[in-house]
Amino acid sequence: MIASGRNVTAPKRTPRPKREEVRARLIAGAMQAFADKGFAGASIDYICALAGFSRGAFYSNFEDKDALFFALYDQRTDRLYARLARVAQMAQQSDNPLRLLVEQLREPDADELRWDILNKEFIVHALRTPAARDRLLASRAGSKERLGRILTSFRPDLAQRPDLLDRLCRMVIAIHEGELTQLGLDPDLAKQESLLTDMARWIMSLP
Amino acid sequence: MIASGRNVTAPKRTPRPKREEVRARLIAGAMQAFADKGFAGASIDYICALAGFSRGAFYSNFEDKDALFFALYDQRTDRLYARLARVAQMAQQSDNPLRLLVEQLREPDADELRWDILNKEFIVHALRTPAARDRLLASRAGSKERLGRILTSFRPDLAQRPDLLDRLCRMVIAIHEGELTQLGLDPDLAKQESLLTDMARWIMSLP
DNA sequence: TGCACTGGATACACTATTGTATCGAAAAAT
DNA sequence: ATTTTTCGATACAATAGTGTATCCAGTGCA
Repeated sequence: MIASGRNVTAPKRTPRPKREEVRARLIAGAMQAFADKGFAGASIDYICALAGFSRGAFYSNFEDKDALFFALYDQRTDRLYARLARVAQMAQQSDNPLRLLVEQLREPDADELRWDILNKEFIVHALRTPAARDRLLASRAGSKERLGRILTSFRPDLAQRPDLLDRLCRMVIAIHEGELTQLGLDPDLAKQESLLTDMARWIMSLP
Repeated sequence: MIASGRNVTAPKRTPRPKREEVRARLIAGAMQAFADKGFAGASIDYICALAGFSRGAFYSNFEDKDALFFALYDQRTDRLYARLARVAQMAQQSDNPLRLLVEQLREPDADELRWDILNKEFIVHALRTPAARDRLLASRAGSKERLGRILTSFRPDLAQRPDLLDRLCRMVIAIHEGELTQLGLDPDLAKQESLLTDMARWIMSLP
């Protein structure tokens, strides 16, 4: 509500944010909002308030809350894929790739824990929404395949045992997600070594 | 809306349900409602409709939705405890207690999967609500302890290694919950052997 | 400089949800 | 048999949330 005078050299008073930035900030707001209150509990108003925009901006960028939900999920999934790819790259060169993998996957910082809440929110949403379920399933299948490649990269014999490999991947994913649950509920556990290190030892010692 | 005639021997037309039954049916309705729509997504009206009661009955039995939430959780937790106790009892007598444990824990029927959705809903709720978090944590600590007793019952040497035992329990719980997630998302996996059987083999082969 | 367009802000109508106050029928007590 | 208590049903008021229509400030192009 500041009166707008003319100002030749000063920067623009209200530089309208780029469309991409609006979307990005809305997605960031949604991440916090969903983590705080859950999908149904986070009103569009609340999301917009966190992002610093009005509902008009929201409806101009997204069809509805579901669309924002998926945009958020896709963004995080892409980041996770990128991270996995980086880890795989490094693991190829490391002399202890397994340890590296575990260390990379273990990032129990605030953002990671908040994302884990959101991930569970997605899973629950997908468990009751067929369309979301298919989408999540495909995404997770991709993750599992990438993980499988990483595992075979330092235990090449697993390539000849696809069933075993599949089960190992499922176990790693289960333990990872389960440990995040436990970490979220009891932050003290962060002091301990990751459960995945035991899992890693076990994988390497498999006959 | 049937005209009420006099009927000497017929049972009462409108026998008011006992308080306990009202509570039980409301809890059952809540279980389905929360599984269907999530905690925030399930309105009190919806829950009452599923239970066959009005909102008046609800407010006469519970403080608010949170109270119903906890009542439901306590009920299921008690059942789980009872089941674990039964399994422990049987395991003592069986010659292959580990296998038995796994088979008992694996009940991927519709009710179990629906409960798993709800369990995740609880976890997410607890991750953002300190009071709920404490309550859930205490409950899970109890479960873990019971599981630990079961494990030591057929690997007594674990009693001398409490740290290892604790980690094993955490892994079993993580794998169990993680596998339920995977089963919910991809029902085909139910055909496969439980991941816990591998885990069980590993535990028995520990040095 | 002017003009059309993009897109975020605001206002509005409509619905859903919540909690409470009140009512009345069944149970229980005397 | 009559009174009292209990408790589910209904009505109501207040609030919150949704989606759409409209408005208007910036932006880019001529």
